[in-house]
Amino acid sequence: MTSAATTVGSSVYLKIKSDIITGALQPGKKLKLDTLKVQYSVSVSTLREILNRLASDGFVEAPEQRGFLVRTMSNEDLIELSNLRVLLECAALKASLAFGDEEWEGNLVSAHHKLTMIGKKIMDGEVVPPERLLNYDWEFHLALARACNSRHMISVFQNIYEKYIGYQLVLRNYRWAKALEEQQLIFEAALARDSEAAVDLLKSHLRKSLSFSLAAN
Amino acid sequence: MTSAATTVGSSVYLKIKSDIITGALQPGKKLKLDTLKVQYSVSVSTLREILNRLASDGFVEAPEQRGFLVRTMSNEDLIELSNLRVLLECAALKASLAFGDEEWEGNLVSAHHKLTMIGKKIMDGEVVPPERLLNYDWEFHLALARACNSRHMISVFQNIYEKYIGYQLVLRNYRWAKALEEQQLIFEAALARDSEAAVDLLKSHLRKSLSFSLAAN
DNA sequence: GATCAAAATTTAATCGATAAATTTTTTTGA
DNA sequence: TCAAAAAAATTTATCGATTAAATTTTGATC
Repeated sequence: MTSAATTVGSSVYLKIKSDIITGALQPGKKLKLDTLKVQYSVSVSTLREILNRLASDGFVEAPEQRGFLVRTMSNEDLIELSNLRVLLECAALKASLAFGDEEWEGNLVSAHHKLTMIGKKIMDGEVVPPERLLNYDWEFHLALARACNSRHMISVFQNIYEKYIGYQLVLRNYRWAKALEEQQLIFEAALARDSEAAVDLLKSHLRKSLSFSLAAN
Repeated sequence: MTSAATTVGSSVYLKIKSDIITGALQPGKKLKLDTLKVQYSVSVSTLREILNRLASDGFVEAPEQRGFLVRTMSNEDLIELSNLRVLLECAALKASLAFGDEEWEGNLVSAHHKLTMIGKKIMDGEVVPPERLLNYDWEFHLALARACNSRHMISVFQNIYEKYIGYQLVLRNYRWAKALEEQQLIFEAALARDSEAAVDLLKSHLRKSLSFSLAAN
């Protein structure tokens, strides 16, 4: 989900964005320039560039003349984001199944393997940071969508996914065991190129994930 | 499409964004800070905040360590954006037809009326700036989608729409007469709450619009 | 005349300072 | 005691300057 960055600006951008997604910076929290400046060792100007980017991304709210704050998320937001995920991911998956080549399948198998591995580790009682699990979750869902042949689609999808997942990380309550079972089924249907089944399974997976989050609240 | 702004930053943001969409700032053009600073009467810092926002919005490219340039658009991009419009707008329209109340219908009738009016003016040979026509086009499409009950959906849709329409403005070649006829049919089906017909007509409208733009290139 | 390296120039990234606005506190008058 | 107004303090928005990186030009060498 993250990548190397060469400038101060983009590395701190990734850090703050990650801190928002993981909940280290809590929803609604005022992002005072003087405080953050010290916290992230960066000047106000650079900080403001970063916060403006995050505002455009939808991770930060920026009411005119009164600075920045971490965006809050209602249940309504979560439902909307989930619906968008269903719409985008199902369309992308369908396209992937139609266009995907060996390269795509290879990447999907790899992503699925890593997800399964970390699932086993958790099952065995090993302590794994939730960010790691969710990162593999992201890689798996991206792998499914990847061959849709649309950069714009992937880009919108990633933004929606990140917002959605942030909410879950804040809740600190993810139904990983059930989720992994469902993802296993999606994986199998995808490899079998059974488009209808794969899409239905994905849809159901996303809907259950939403219900769980809403109930856990 | 635009709204009042109180700070220097957000008014210049709207101006530059509009200049990109209308093609006043041409695709691929290098956005040199010293030049723009003078052109828009604003300091480098504020300018950089603006360009960072536009980069996140996808209107500007920002390769690390080498400034900013107006994003270029290939036919491939146009196809992708059109496909996303179909996906998002059709889903939103369907939801609107299910949920929309009198308020929604009133707004839709108003938007349709304005679109028809300006169409007649053009038909009568009156000279109308293309931005005006396209602004009414936007209001009409927004009016269709508006009652989908999803701010996130509308926000994504608007971003995609703006990118798509920018391409058309650069082409300076819009098939307004045919488009208006199609929009009339969509409008009628929407008011009749004929979901299937309305969605089909919208889809066909968007596909024809794409074909035209690709052919005109 | 072409190629590479070094110097000069241009351009971008980062910084700290000032001006403008907002928020908080204090004061004043009913 | 409370509310409104004024003053102080905090915070944001904007600016110009400095530093660092990339690009272009120059000049030496083959």
